[in-house]
Amino acid sequence: MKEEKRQAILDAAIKAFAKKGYQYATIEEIAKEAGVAKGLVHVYFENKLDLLLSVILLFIETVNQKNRERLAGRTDPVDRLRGVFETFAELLSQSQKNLYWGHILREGLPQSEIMKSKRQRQKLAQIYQQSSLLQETIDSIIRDGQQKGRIDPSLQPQIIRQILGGASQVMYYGLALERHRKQPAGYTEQDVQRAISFLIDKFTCSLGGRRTGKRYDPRAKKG
Amino acid sequence: MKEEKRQAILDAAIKAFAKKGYQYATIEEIAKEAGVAKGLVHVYFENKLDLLLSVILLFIETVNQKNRERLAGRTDPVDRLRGVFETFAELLSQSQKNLYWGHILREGLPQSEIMKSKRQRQKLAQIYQQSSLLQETIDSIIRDGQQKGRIDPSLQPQIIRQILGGASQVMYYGLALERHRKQPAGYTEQDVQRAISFLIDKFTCSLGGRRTGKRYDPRAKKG
Amino acid sequence: MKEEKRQAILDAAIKAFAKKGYQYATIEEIAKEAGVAKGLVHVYFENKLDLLLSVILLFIETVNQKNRERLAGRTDPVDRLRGVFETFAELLSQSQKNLYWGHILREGLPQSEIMKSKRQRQKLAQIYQQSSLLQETIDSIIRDGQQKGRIDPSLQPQIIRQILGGASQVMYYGLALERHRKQPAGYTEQDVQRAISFLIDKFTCSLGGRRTGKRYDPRAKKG
Amino acid sequence: MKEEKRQAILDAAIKAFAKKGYQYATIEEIAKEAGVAKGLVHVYFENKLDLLLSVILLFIETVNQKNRERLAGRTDPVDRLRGVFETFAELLSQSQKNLYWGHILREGLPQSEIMKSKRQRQKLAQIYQQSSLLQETIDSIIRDGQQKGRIDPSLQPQIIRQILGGASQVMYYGLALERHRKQPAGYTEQDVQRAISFLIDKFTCSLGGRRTGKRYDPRAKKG
DNA sequence: GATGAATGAGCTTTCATTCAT
DNA sequence: AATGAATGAAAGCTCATTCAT
Repeated sequence: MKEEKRQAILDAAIKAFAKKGYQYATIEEIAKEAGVAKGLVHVYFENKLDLLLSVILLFIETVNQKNRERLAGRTDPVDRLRGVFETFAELLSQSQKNLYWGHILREGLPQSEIMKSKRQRQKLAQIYQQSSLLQETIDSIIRDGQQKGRIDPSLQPQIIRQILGGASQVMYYGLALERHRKQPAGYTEQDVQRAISFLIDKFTCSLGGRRTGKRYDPRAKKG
Repeated sequence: MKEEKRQAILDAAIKAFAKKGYQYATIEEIAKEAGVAKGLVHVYFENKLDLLLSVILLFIETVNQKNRERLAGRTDPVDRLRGVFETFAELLSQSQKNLYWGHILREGLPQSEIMKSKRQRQKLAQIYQQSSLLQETIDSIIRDGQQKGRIDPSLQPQIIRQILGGASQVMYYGLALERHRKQPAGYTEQDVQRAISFLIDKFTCSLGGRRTGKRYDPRAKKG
Repeated sequence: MKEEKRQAILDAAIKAFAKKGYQYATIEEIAKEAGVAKGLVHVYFENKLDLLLSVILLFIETVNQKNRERLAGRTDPVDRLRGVFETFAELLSQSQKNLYWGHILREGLPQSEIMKSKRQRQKLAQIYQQSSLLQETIDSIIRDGQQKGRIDPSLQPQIIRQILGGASQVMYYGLALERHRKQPAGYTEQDVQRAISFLIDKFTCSLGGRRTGKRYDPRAKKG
Repeated sequence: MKEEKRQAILDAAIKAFAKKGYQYATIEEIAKEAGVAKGLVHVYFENKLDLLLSVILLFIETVNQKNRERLAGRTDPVDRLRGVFETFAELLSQSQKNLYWGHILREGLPQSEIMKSKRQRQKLAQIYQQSSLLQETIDSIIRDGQQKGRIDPSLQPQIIRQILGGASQVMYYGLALERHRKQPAGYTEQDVQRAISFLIDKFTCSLGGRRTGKRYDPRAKKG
């Protein structure tokens, strides 16, 4: 019972934050959407910001968890890279609700100075930790792929990660806008998955040969 | 004098919206940053939302204007496509200030139901019009390139636009975070430009041959 | 508890609007007078204007209700006409608070263009409806009295209504000023009641004879 | 030239105060209506309140001046009493503008605590002085008439003044509403003048006999 | 655990007033 | 004398948060 209410509030918060943006979403409407009294929100969550942090943390933890499961048996770097984006696709396609997440993540976190309590700063640290984990998961796959000659070595791993991540994010965001604000995207979920697959192909080297093009130099001085 | 103050307010708003997000920025701090009194903000801008819309509109109009100039003499579709992203690069590199724009655009517009006045809805309509113009500029270049066999026909123009746009957006956003919130991006502006160039290459067909791969069918039913 | 606070706010608003005028009264002082926090005013009333409309509506509804009760058993038009002004006298004499009402009604409604919300326009419509009801109650009594030869037919009903209403309003207003701003009126509540009674006498025809003086012609063209 | 601008501002203020109420009328719209710059209003008038006081003072002074002229040759109290209300009728009928005055006077003065400067308190004192003069003019006519057996002695002079004044005020206010807010009054200016005349008749005693009815006792204790 | 009435800090916005020109 | 850009106090209003029940 207790856990159900907490989950209902969290779900309602995801929806509200996505639809109106964090600041314009009100505790009152979240409570109403969740079917509980206003005061109960503050029983389960320290404050409104805690609710936002919880929503974001839940998403990244879920992604990391699903990635662990999915990548478990895979060894080929390209195969593993596909796996990561399959996780995104699966999560975001699973339900209307999950598509909201893209919206919320896009808005980003408020400045960390706002965090007043210790518990809050801890939760923020967890988010950064899980984010780094996700980034490092992807970057290490790419790095490994480049070393093994499976992935194009001419771009830095973090750049490739941003390209793949940014492209998916924007495409899924377009789909979310289509559903929540009736702005036609001009493409479907299948188109998005095909596009990601296409992009990964472009970064992939045929199994046989080793690319010889100019390679980015990881030891070069960073700007 | 008059125009200077208006510009100072606009600049301060760009900075504040980027740093804190639209919702968290207050009129008071925008005024302070601009070095004017709180009330003057409302002399030049109807209200806070008007300020946001003005910032966004100014950016897209600037982009479209610069595109018109840059694309004037170019005929090759790939050349023209590069031109569009050179415009982004030029704008966002020009000054610290411009990088803020990426931040603001990323946050997106608040729900249009908030728009109360007629003037506000008109400004929003202008934004949509300029956005459509930008989208159509890019899409038509890609469409043209696909017809002329210069650009890979296996993805829809709007998908290619989202990939290129999303990737740039996210990469520039990373740079902005690095400067404004001290979160290391791990790459430089030159890396971003190189990456975009690399991506466009991937969508380009060599001048000689015509690709024969499976083509997306523009007549197929859209989801 | 809930209803008590609402009533306390309403009472405080009546007092504040009467003492300072609607425009000068502030939500803060109304809240302080009611012994509640500023925010609670907005829990029970949409906004300041809603508070004014609620005060006015309550008064007219009370008048109409009391009239219904008082006029129930009366048939003679003059008797009924006296009844209406007895209602005013009773209400305004009942308590210090009620005398405020005269003050507020005198100030009148602000321009209706100010009404933003639907709820507000509905409340305004209710006020007009109840006002019309009160006017029509009086006018029909006078019209009936004129037909039955009990009331002087040489003035239009609406003119007689304005004379009796205007005279009472101004006299009671004088009393209110005496109490709230220490401006001596020079007469008492009893004087007012005697004066109204005197006036009604002047409009009354003796039961025996029928007046033969010139009559206003209801069919004549109105300016 | 100087005096013309001052008058234009005053006229614009009368219109604005009447249409929107003192607080909701803005200096900006008054200036625009007068065809001058915002700053000039404060050259001719100390502040907004000074503008209101000036408008009110001008009206009462005008009334008193016109009364002096009109009553100069009249000796019969009833004739003199009619004269006073002819002055009102003349003034308010003269122009659309003058009808606004009724609106403004009805709203009344703000609490005197608001008056900050000495000049302001002086102007307020002038208003009270002119008001008293007007009241005393009327009261003394009635008192004289009662002593001479020309006016019904059963009501106090101040009560009769309130009745006549209140009735006119409300009737003219009804006409103003008809013109400015399109609320039908149901009567014309001629009806109002006829009604006042009718009322004065009712308070008049035939020249021949002396009324013998109960008389109010001016020595009785006031409430 | 659950409620929702009550609080009050903090925001946007208005506009009388000032003052450099 | 006349302007209108600039100021900032003061108001209405919102809503996260608290707490008695």
